[in-house]
Amino acid sequence: MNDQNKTTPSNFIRTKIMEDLAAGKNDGRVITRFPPEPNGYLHIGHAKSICLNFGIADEFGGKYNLRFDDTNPEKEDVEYVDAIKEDIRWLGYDWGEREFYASNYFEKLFGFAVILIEQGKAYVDSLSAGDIRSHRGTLTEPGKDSPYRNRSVKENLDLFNRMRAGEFEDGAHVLRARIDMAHPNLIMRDPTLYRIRKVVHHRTGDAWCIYPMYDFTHCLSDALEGITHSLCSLEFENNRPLYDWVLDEAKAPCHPQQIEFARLKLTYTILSKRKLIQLVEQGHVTAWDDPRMPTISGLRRRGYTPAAIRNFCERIGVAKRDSIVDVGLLEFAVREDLNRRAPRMLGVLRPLRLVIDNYPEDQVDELDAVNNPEDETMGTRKLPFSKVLYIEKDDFLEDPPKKYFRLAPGREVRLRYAYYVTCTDVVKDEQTGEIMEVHCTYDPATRGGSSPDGRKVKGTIHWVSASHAFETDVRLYDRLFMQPDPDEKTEGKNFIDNLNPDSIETLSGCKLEPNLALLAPGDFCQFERMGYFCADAKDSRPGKPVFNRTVTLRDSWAKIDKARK
RNA sequence: UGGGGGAUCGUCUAGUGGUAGGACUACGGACUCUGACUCCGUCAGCCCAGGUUCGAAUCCUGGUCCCUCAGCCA
Repeated sequence: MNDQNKTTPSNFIRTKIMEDLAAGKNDGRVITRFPPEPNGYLHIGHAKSICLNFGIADEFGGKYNLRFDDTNPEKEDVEYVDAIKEDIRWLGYDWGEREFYASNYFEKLFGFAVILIEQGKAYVDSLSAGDIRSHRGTLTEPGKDSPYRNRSVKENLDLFNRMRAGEFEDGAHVLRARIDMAHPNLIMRDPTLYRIRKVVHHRTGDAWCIYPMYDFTHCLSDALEGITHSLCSLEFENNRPLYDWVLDEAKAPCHPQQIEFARLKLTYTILSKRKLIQLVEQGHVTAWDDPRMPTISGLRRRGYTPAAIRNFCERIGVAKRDSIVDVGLLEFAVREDLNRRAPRMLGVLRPLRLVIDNYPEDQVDELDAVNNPEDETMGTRKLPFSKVLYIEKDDFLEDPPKKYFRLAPGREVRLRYAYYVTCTDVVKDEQTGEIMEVHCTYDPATRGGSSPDGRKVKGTIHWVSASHAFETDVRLYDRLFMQPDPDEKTEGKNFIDNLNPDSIETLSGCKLEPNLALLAPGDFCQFERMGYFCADAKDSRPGKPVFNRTVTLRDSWAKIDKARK
């Protein structure tokens, strides 16, 4: 554990579990669960919860369950359960046989409800939804008892059975806990336990027409699975007394402990399922897995790695206070992982022709390039070099400012892994003045990128041989929102108004080194000096990958340049 | 304005009566065939006011601010 403590910072949940273990609670067992409702795709906030729940079970030699909280058939779908499973697996967690569904417990849950009724702790209410609301009272005023609150056990049992049998229409009756209509915590004012919904459930079909509510289902599902620590987000703090009440009154087989932590918020990002759905449905993004989405599938398609996401979740920690994490930390986490693992490649995004006047017309040279300076075992590759090349537009300036040490008239720079070249001429469009072509001479003695006379060059730029270049599209992604807090309340505006119009820029005609044509969908690499990219999993075709920019490299020149302006 | 929670560098997070530490960011430097990486350094914080104590982020009292709850959603 000491080793662990060096890399794994403590948090209040870990501390609590260690205390429980020391006190001999639960016979030393630690069993957690991740309980998604299959009504949407998982996002980075869920990743935090998964890493917490599953990570902590692993850490204490415990077990973890995946349980679908599928008690609201109107909003749920198998499409979502499949996507959720895929995402969790991709993140690197294997729940083995421990896959559960609240809907599998419907019969047992019904039994618990009957126990409650028999104890006089639950009753069938026949008030309308609106009347129930008006009877609930307010934050400062107590509620009023329903006229049906004192029905006999016998009548309640009869009605509840007939609800199940489908004798009543949706909304005609509900089953309510009989607690206290004057309770200072509104959650405890006779909460609804069951409602009638004559709809098909994605797993149980039409076997049921009454469905249990979250507060009733969740705690009992936990108990049925022998969960020891039920971790959830802060907004359920109000529900904890009810969680405990149901477990006690329904005579649950054990009593898991609910512990709440702050959900993840990220700058420039929205993590509300409802709003994410809106982005998809209104077409602001292409789909749930649009590379700009903070969903697991979106991040995956963008080129984020499971290790990066897990490390990110470890770094942000867990606490109870509301907080908003800088999205820069997520970006740092991918760079950190990709730096170690991504093969380096040369790719010119915005091409500018460069002609080497003293290079033989038809000569092609093969140069050695290192695949990853961080990892020698990744070896080297060959790069074709010839008279006409492409370089990055940004790497040439006719009138360079101070501290700019790329190519400019009269300047010498190194073409990475190739030769030193000196700019001798610039060809411009006579009409527009646009730079069309740059001419250079090369020094044959500098082959491979160093000079025998030991002279230094300040700049090294990337390049691609024009006749060998592989041409394809590259998408440059930027943050989806312009405001650190997309929900920022400016009058009459909502998060949709804060969408960044430049969150995607598609570049066509990018000139990439030929090796890049071989990447398979999902493969990642670094375009040297430009950033980390991956071959898009959907839009790539065999022999013609299309690239997504995962994240840029840190760019200190960009900062200098920006400060200058 | 009832109940429940929470306030530590710009951001995230440790610290539970004994020198406020780490990470990200920012800034400065070293290195460099990626202005990357790496390394070194700097700036920077206990919500406020009292009290207890030799000593308080930590304990006590009183404030302030923020979050959350009035679904037959989860």
